[in-house]
This record gives sequence, C-alpha cells and structure tokens, in this order.
Amino acid sequence: MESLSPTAYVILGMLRREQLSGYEIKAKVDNSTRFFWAASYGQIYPELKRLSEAGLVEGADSPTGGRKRTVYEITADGEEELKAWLRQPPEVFEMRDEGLLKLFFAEALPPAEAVEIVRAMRHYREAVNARLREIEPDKDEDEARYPLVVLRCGIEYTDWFVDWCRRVEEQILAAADAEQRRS
Amino acid sequence: MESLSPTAYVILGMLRREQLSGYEIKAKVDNSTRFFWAASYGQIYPELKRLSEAGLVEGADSPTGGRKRTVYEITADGEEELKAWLRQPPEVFEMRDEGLLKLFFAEALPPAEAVEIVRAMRHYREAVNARLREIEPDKDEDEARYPLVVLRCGIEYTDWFVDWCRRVEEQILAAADAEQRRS
DNA sequence: ACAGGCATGTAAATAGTTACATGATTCG
DNA sequence: CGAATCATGTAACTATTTACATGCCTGT
Repeated sequence: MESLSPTAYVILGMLRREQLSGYEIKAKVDNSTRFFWAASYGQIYPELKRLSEAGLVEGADSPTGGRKRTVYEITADGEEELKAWLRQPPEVFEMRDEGLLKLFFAEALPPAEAVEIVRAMRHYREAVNARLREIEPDKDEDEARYPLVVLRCGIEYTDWFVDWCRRVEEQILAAADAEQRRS
Repeated sequence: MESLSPTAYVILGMLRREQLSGYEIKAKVDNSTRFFWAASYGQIYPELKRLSEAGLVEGADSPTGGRKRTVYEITADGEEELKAWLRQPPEVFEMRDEGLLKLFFAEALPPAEAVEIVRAMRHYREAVNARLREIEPDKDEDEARYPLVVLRCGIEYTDWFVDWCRRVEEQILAAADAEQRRS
C-alpha cells in the first residue's frame, strides 16, 4: 500500500475517538492540533475520499434535517494504520517564524525599529497563550489526558516565549542607550 | 511591483552583509536560519534570477580557477526592499511538529509506547541544542548581535523543550504505575 | 584515481492555502 | 428577512522538497 499523507493521520486520529463529518474534523483541528499541525478543507475532503477508498474509514449518510451530511467512522484497518504510524519515530519538526527571520536581519534597522519586531512577536504569542488558556478548562482530565498534556505544552511554550521577548526587548533598548551615551 | 516570495528576503538579508554565490547562501542558511526558515537550491537559484531581473541584486562572474561561479551583491533598491519588509509586522508563525501530533493521539497506545514518542522528541531537541551550542562561540558579539540573539533563542528554546519532555516522560510513567497498582 | 566538496541548475512530485461555488438551516 | 453557521467540494495558485544532471577542483 502506498503511504498516506501526513494529514491522513490527523483524520484517523480524530476519528478514533468519535464519528465526525469533514466539517467537524476541520473544526476540531482548528481548536486543537492547529497550533502544531493544521489542515484545510482542501485537504480534508479529498483525503476522506481516499481513506474511504482504502477502507481505513467508512462514511455513512447522516443528514441534519434536509441538509445532507456524511459522518465518517474509523475501521479496524484504519485503527491498525494509525497505531503503526504512532509507533514510528516522529520525523517532521518544522518551524517557520517570520519574526525570528526579521530579527536575524534586524541590524539593517535602528534599535527602535528592531525592538518593534520583538514586540510584534510577543503580542502574537500572548494572543495564542490567551486562546490556549481559554480552551484548557474545557478539557476533562481523564477523558483527554494526552490532548491536555499537549495543550499545556503550548501554554508553557508561549509563556516562555513571551518572557524571552520581554528580556530581548529590554536588552535591545539597553544596548541602544549605551551606544547613544558613548557618542 | 509584484510582491516577493518570503524566501527572497532570506537572500536579500544574507547579501546585505556580504557578497555570496547561490551555493554559499545555501550553506549560510543551513548554518543559521534553517531552524526557523529553510531554503533549498530549488528555491535559491530561480529566486536569484528573479531578483536579478528585478534589479534588487546584481550578479558578477567570479570563477574559482576554471570553475565558473556567480557572486551576487545587493543593490540600493534591494536594500530598500529589505528594510521595507523588515518594517512590516511579521505574519508567518507556523509549526509542524509530528511528535506533538503523535502525542496528541497517544491514547491509542499503552503508556510504555506513548513515552517513546516523547523520548524521540527529546532526543531530537537535544541534538539541535548541541548543534546550536557548537555554533555559538563562533559568533562575534559585536559583528553579529542579532544573529547571536536569535541563536540564543534557539538554545533556550531547546533547553526548555528538553526539560518539558523529561517532565512529561516521568508524568506518563507515574500515571501508568498508579493505574497498574489500582488494578 | 577517486572521494568529497564546490557550483549551478531543472523537473517532477508533494504539500498546502485561498478563493470560490453551492445550498440548507437556525437564530435573532 | 438576513446573518451566521452547517456542509461539501473543486480549481488555481503558491511553496517547497527531492532527485537528478552536469562538471570542475582539491586532497589523499
């Protein structure tokens, strides 16, 4: 069998706990894994079709009133595929942070403008932190142990990042001050 | 003017400090921004051509012996373009971490296997941390202030992440223990 | 002589986002 | 009634990686 796209496993993982429609999967992803693994409709719907053809999920019509709707359920094969993937060591660790990239090149700007880059980075992380803290109390400790562990990772990470930004902001301003006094 | 691809700015940023060939740009990226902004040959060479056509960089033949080689230099327009970009608030903050994704779904595995996911994550971050610490002493404090700030961000981040992994590993094993004793 | 690094480039494949089209239902 | 949300899907675009092809130079 051809290997599955990484996004396929997000779908299998989500379906392992409950039956969901494509629309609901997208909503779940946006509220949880999105911060370290996003997925768009453009991937979810075609992928559901492929998984269905491969026999890893099964769809059933389940209209809400007259609105047509297909809910998917994971099959035994799907669950095996998911577990086999979980047992492989993770390989993708990617980060694309435009803020860090700009800061890296910030020598091209005066300190007062360089510090703005870090401030923008901090504001973004503060917003994410607030968003994650909103989600936290919803989770039931027992029912969602690992999702909660991961969520708290996000909170702790953004806490650390915000603190780092604050320190760097001060550092840049202090260095600029010292330089000005020297001249 | 059409807006530039994000990778174009990596090139402009690198060329602002010194003239470089495409090959050298790739090497620089691999030793610095790669951890938060990668670029491959497949992007660098075509992008250099485009930037050259747009007048933001200028290439000059500079063969090493009989081996042909083109070094690029940033133009005044290129520098303006770079600064204008640096002044825009950063927008891309993406992360794709297969380890966190697997951990999120780890309920499908027994704790002894779930903990392996976290261990793999830790080993990866430990390796990155070691790599960054190797690079650190090379940097001259004054000549590369911002690159050093960013590098130390990477070290601190991986330090934090490794510590988080250790704590989660213990937590998972402790929970598994408690559950076993209960039955 | 040959391995490894320097050097440039392209083609194909894969990934992923965005925008759009369609239409039903629910809530205020 | 209109806006928001539920629901499914596709097309076009952008980004990016991987693999390959080519060939020179340096050190062993």
